[in-house]
Amino acid sequence: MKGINMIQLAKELGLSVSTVSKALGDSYEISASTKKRVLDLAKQYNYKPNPFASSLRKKKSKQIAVIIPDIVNNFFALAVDGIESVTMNKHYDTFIYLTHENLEREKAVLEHLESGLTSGLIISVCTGKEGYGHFQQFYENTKLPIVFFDRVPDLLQFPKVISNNYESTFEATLRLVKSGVKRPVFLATEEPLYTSIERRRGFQAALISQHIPFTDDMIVECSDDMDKNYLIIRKLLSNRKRPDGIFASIEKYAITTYQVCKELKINIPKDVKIIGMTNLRTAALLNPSLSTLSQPAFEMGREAASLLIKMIEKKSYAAANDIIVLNNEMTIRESV
Amino acid sequence: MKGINMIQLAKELGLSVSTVSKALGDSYEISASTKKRVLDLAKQYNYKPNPFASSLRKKKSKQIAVIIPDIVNNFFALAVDGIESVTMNKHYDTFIYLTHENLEREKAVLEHLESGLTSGLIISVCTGKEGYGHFQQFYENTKLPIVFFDRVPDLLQFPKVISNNYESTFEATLRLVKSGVKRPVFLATEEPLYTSIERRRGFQAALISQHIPFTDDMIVECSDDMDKNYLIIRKLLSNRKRPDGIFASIEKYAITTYQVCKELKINIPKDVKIIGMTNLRTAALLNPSLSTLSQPAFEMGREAASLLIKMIEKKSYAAANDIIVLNNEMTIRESV
DNA sequence: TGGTTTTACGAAAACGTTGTAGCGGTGGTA
DNA sequence: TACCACCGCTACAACGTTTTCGTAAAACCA
Repeated sequence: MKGINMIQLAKELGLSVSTVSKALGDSYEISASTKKRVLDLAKQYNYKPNPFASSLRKKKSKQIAVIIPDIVNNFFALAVDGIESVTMNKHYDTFIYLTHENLEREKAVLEHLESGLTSGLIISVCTGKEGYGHFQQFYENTKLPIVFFDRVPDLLQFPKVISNNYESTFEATLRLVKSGVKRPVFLATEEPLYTSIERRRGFQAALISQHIPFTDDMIVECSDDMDKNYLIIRKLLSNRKRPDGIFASIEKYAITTYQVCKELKINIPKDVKIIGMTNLRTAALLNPSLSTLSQPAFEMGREAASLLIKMIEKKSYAAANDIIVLNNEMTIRESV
Repeated sequence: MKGINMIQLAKELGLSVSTVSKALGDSYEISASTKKRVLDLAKQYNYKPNPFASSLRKKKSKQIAVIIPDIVNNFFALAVDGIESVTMNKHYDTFIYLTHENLEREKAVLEHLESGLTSGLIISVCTGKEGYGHFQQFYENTKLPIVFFDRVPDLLQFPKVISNNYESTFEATLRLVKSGVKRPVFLATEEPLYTSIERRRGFQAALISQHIPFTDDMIVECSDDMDKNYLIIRKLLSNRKRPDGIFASIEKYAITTYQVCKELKINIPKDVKIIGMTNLRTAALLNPSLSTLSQPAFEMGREAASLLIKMIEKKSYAAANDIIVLNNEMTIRESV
């Protein structure tokens, strides 16, 4: 009995297919007694509606896509967790696509999804200089709702879920300076994502507020490539005039910095103080324990998914300009 | 021009819908010139076949489901990464479902997937005493291919991808003993998963091989609940006769052990030596650096996905008894 | 009683594909 | 010349739903 369908149900009940369909959909047109008969038999046969037929006919599905750069990263893992907690509840199915910071891959995924496979998208963009035309293009072609989170495109008018990068980086930098740092350095991503631009701004503003003259060499651009990255940071810390304070704007930079310090026998926090932007659960167990600015990743995922589903279900919902801002949390540990 | 379809394409080309369908499917029945005309127009209009119609008609989809207990865990994150690397290549779409060690949720997901939404499943089971009847049930109802990985059900005849838990735990335990451990303890999961049973076996066998008498209190059952877990480990290490060697059979137990040692000022590795089963990238940066037994998570995901797709595409492929075993990797650091 | 409304259901047409069966026309073979 | 194979294409019937429209019968109202 591999998959019974409505037609067979209808036949056995002596009803028409439309009646069965309506009964299962709990339509007002159907009497309570008939509904019960239908539901009972459906349950008895373990009837499951065919999602393809349903989606085809209704021209929409209960499926969404999540497009992120990486999953082996606590931040994104937590965000996916948050997203899934919502979609599960609302009985949506969640596709996952990983771009690995590859713009071509990101474009390919979007292109693929123009088929209408999903009813909405949750995206954290990958780094890249080429702008965000493909998102605009996708939207024009499909008119499907999109919610961006964390790494959001700065220009496009789409709903977004972000965290208070500017303010929290400001505070973190302040904290570094107040604990004695004279030559702070901001480890930045190669490609200027909006997210990191905000963090840079916060960094600079904090310096200015403390009357520390900002110079260009206080921003060090790192690389997505772990090896290159290592060299960059190693060079930075080998320098005679090396920084005495580091703000690592993403997780892996903090980790690499720790590695390099360990190798060069640079003492944290005596020689250099560090605050890292990360959701690492092991931050407290590092040697020394790492001070962190952590993002509310789970909540960001949750908010993004809630918003998306709202947009999907209420066509009227004009959320194009919605920006939800959540707060990062600073935890000062031994590294400062 | 929101989604052109075959009918419109056919009309514009002066061809029948079937011809267009076959041309797009690169059927031998269609002449090269016609194919070209069709492909060109399809590209020009950015035609995307409707996946629902296609799946409905063909009675199969290019969609698979991944069901795992957790994503905020380096092992599973890496595994998903591996899976996605394959599905992306083969142009499959990947659904993700998180059970959070909740058996009811696991059952609900399976029940949901009986609709035939996906063409196959990749599963790592959640802990639970109730056995694995629901998987058997699912299979009987749908006959869909399933591949289990890492946490596999011990009895069921399904293809599996695992790592050499017995052998590698044997070696790790041996290493502990050889470095002077007299009273080793194995931190075990609450529910006896096959995976952890194998690890226990390896642990015991290693002790026996070294003529260390095995006693029941050498296995300490931890909890999935972080708080309870903390108490259990704290109690263990507060004991006058506390162990001088610990094998943490899963990631979070190792982390909690570190926390507790830090609090109780127990010196690692002098007072207690530790090896943890984990894929933590920060293991080397912990204080002291953690010796690990790490699983080839990415590769396991990759193997599982490859196997599943093979099963989906070649109906003949009788892989029911396939078991792929990959090797764990031991890295000894300061904690031993 | 005649008329209108409401209730509960059914017939049939979508939704966009794919696969089977069939059909003219051409070329080759006996 | 008759027969057959084959090429390149078309018609049409699925696949399993949902939704619109229609309609008997029952209920209501004056």
